[in-house]
Amino acid sequence: MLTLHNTLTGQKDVFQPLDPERVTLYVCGPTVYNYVHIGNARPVVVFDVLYRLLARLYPKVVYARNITDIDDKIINACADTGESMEALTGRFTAAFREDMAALGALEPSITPLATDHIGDMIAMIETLIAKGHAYESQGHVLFAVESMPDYGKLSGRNLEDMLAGARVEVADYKRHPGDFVLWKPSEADQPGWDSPWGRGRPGWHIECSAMIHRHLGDVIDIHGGGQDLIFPHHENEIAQGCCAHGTEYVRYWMHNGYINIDGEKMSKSLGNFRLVRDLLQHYPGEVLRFALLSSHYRSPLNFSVELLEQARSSLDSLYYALLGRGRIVRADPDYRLPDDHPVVTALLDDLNTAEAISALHAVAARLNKAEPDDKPALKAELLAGAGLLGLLAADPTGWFQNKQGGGEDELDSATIDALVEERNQAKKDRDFARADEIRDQLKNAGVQLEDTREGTRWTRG
RNA sequence: GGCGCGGUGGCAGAGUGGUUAUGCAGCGGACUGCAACUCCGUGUACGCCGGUUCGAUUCCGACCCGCGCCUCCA
Repeated sequence: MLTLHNTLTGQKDVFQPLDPERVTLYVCGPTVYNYVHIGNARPVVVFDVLYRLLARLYPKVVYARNITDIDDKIINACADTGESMEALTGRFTAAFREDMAALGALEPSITPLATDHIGDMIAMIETLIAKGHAYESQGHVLFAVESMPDYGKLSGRNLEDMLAGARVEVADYKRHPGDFVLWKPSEADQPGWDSPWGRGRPGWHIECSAMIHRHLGDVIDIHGGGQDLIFPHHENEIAQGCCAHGTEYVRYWMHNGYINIDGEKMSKSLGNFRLVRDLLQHYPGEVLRFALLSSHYRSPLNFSVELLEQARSSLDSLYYALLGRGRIVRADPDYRLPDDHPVVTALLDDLNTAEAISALHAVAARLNKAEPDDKPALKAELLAGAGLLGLLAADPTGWFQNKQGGGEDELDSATIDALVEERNQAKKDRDFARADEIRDQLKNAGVQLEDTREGTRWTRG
């Protein structure tokens, strides 16, 4: 039984898909005007775990994650670089794909682009106007929040409260200060599309609703994203989706917590962000992924060097278990992770990844001290459990030998092998002084040696 | 002002009305030529004050502290 925390109800609800034969999941993707930071990566990794779990539970899961490739921030970025919008968004879309692949995230079933769905958005806006939920004003089309009685139900606020805390100027073309833009006019030098309301471009929220309608249906099971999207983005999506199609739009809303730097929220506007691309220069993607999964997805996560080093150490110990000591152990190919396995039950409880990782360590400990005959099944168990989390996919030997961030002066593998060979000869000759000298030399270069029954093994880092 | 979240051992981070979280780091031991890895053992904990209870870190209330959202933001 899968339970998920639903922002709409404020509690953990039992997940029951509308159609068990086709579960639908939509996650808000990036606006591609820059490289993504680690905060953008958190929902990608978290919902990747959810996707893997759902795929285990249901025969078909349709997972869509959009690319926002039309937005005023993009227009501004183009003005800065002099690139065309297509060139700029294409460049950062490709970078996003690379970065997320490095984090071990599976490709979603569908990756829709906003600019491919302008027609769908226009159609949806026309529907909203026809139903009296939207109106045209000075070239803009706005959603009339007062036309929706329960507007504010996701973020738990009402229109009066929002007016009390209003801190922005109210545009004079709005009937109500809370009305939001569905379509806005473009200047001649701005990108735009022809519409019944003149040449213009879509507002921020309409793309997700239109793409959900196009690809997933009038009602979807799960919609995810960062907590900062609850209001206004998701609140407004609900307004559009519910009012246009007369449905509940989304049945389970899930929101991940922020990533903090020094206890403060990381965001593009504060300028304290860490780009995934930069972090990958110093840490394997799996270390970043592990760090992101080391705490519960709804908790804030303080991002630091210490966190990453601990993630690396924990991951090392799991890979050591896979590596084994002495004889190579082959994972049992017939093993299947049981439904009541601790890793599975932890994830079924609102994606408790921290507990799932703890369960992984328990399996690793059993594997380490198992009799040889029991090792293949335990190794398969560890790999299968980790697979649900998208971890331990690398070859253990390669994991240790390719690690980044080792010694100052990197040695190539052939040199290391030659030194290891020389040391083994010295050991045979009982020349331990020379043997230790070589070991220290390698250690200073970031290479750790390990003598096993099968010979000497070396690892970087 | 409105709404919401959190304070757990050196660090990270789960969880529970009474019994080991887990990992990293530390300490002792086994293994090893010495190490590393692994194994065995071990210490340190639940913000503050009340209440409920045989018993609360876990439930309830107040308080202190930190954080987030209130139309840029994952």
